Amino acid sequence: MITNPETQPTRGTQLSEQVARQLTHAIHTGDMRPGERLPTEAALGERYGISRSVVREAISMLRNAGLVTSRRGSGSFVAEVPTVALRLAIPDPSLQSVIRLLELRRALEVEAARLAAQRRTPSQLRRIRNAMADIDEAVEIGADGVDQDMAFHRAIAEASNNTHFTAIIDFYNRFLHHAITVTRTNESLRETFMAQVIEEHQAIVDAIDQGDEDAAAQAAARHLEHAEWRLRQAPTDLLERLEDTATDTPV
Amino acid sequence: MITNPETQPTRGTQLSEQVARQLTHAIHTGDMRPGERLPTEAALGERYGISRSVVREAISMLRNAGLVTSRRGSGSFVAEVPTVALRLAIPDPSLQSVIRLLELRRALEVEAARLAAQRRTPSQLRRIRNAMADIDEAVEIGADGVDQDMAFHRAIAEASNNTHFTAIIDFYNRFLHHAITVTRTNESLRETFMAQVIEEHQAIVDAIDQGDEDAAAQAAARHLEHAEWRLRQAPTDLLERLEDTATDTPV
DNA sequence: ATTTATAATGTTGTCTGACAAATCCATTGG
DNA sequence: CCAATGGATTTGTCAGACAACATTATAAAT
Repeated sequence: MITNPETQPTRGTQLSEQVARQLTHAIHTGDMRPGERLPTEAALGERYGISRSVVREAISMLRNAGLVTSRRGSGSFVAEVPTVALRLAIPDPSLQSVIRLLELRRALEVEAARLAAQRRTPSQLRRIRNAMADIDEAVEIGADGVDQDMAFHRAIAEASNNTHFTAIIDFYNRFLHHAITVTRTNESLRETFMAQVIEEHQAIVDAIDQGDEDAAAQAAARHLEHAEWRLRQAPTDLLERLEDTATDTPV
Repeated sequence: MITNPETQPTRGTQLSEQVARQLTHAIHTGDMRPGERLPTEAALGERYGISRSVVREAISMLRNAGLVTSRRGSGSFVAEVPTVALRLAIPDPSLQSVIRLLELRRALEVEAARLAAQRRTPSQLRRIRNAMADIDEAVEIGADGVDQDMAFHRAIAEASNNTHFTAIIDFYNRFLHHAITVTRTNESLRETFMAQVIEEHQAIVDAIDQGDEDAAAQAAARHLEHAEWRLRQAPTDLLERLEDTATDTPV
């Protein structure tokens, strides 16, 4: 029932999608500021010449994308920290997929280590050191130390002082947890592996400590190259078990 | 109007959200398999004892989460490749934020160039070359060539044959568009800048062509370092215009 | 009998109108 | 000045209808 050609949404297949795009654009460009209230559903319907159903569907998309929040009786508001949803395929747990994730991890963590060497604050450096000590502690009492390992790498990402790195690394860590566990629970190779890992970690931390960005990046790159090698060394039966425990990861 | 206590959705504030959770669970547990058709909206409304509006809103959530796709006249289907949504904060358009994005870009594109040098297929290499030619063409007719530039970098990411890279690069490209445009529309520096850019691009492509992964990574790193430098060289009035559109909301 | 056109049916997208539930606001009363 | 209360506003849900498109069954033609 498009009655207002002036503000008619741009062509597209789905009406609600067109409206959602327009509103999204208004938020992205700062035309509507965080915390600000959106026009009422009725008003938006009037403006675009569409029914309230379509407006609701459009707002539902924005809500789902984390751009707005709605409060019954009050209205819909631009989120205080607007987010966009980056839709990514769920990695299947095959060895191939895990290696693709390691490639991404290498890209991010090498650069994160470089930035950390440049910018880490004293307290961030302290936290990195503590995380490294936690790994040793966990290994000594017989645990696999995977959680501590991930916390260590996260501490480095935090020291990069660039939230993009931490956000993406957090996201992918969920899918890597199991893979790392596999390489650690390999009894025969465990001791030599752990010794390698600890030494590689130490090299990264030293470089960050000294503010040597190239050395930090190089140490991180070496660590992740070796991580891939260690994963490939894991016996085939363990890798198959990797396939069995498919993602029970929630959205 | 919950009439069927047997299948009553679990407790929660929003009816549609409860239904969405149930359906999501059914998909995750493999109760509904990829490609399978969901029950019709009317049937779902019947099953849960809710109106079609609520069912539609619930399905809208799943659609937005990438779990299902809907075809008018046909039905809604479980997506072939289920996705998860990574929600990231929207970068504000300040110079500082743009530089943070460039840092992320550097991390990804350096590694993407390395992988592309290892794995690019002949057709992928051809596409990269075409994209590079498109930039020249656009510049010659007086356009800024920003879109073509981004397409060029995307072609390289594709040649890495790792979908994680393309997905993330696509995501942040949206926010870099304006910043790149600023550095390009600077009349006084434009010619020298474009000459630099073209030369840097050529170096990347040559390395990828020859399969020299280290050279490709190095060329990409240099390109992005220079990109940051060029951005900083942009006259202050242009940069301020970049800052002006920023949210000055205190958070 | 096979293929092609046509009709019937089913499904999602959109419109309209109504009411419930929660919130907001202004007036009133102390 | 403050609190309570009532009305107005706004989102959430319900209900029914039609439009647009897809699928399937039926009929027609060669």
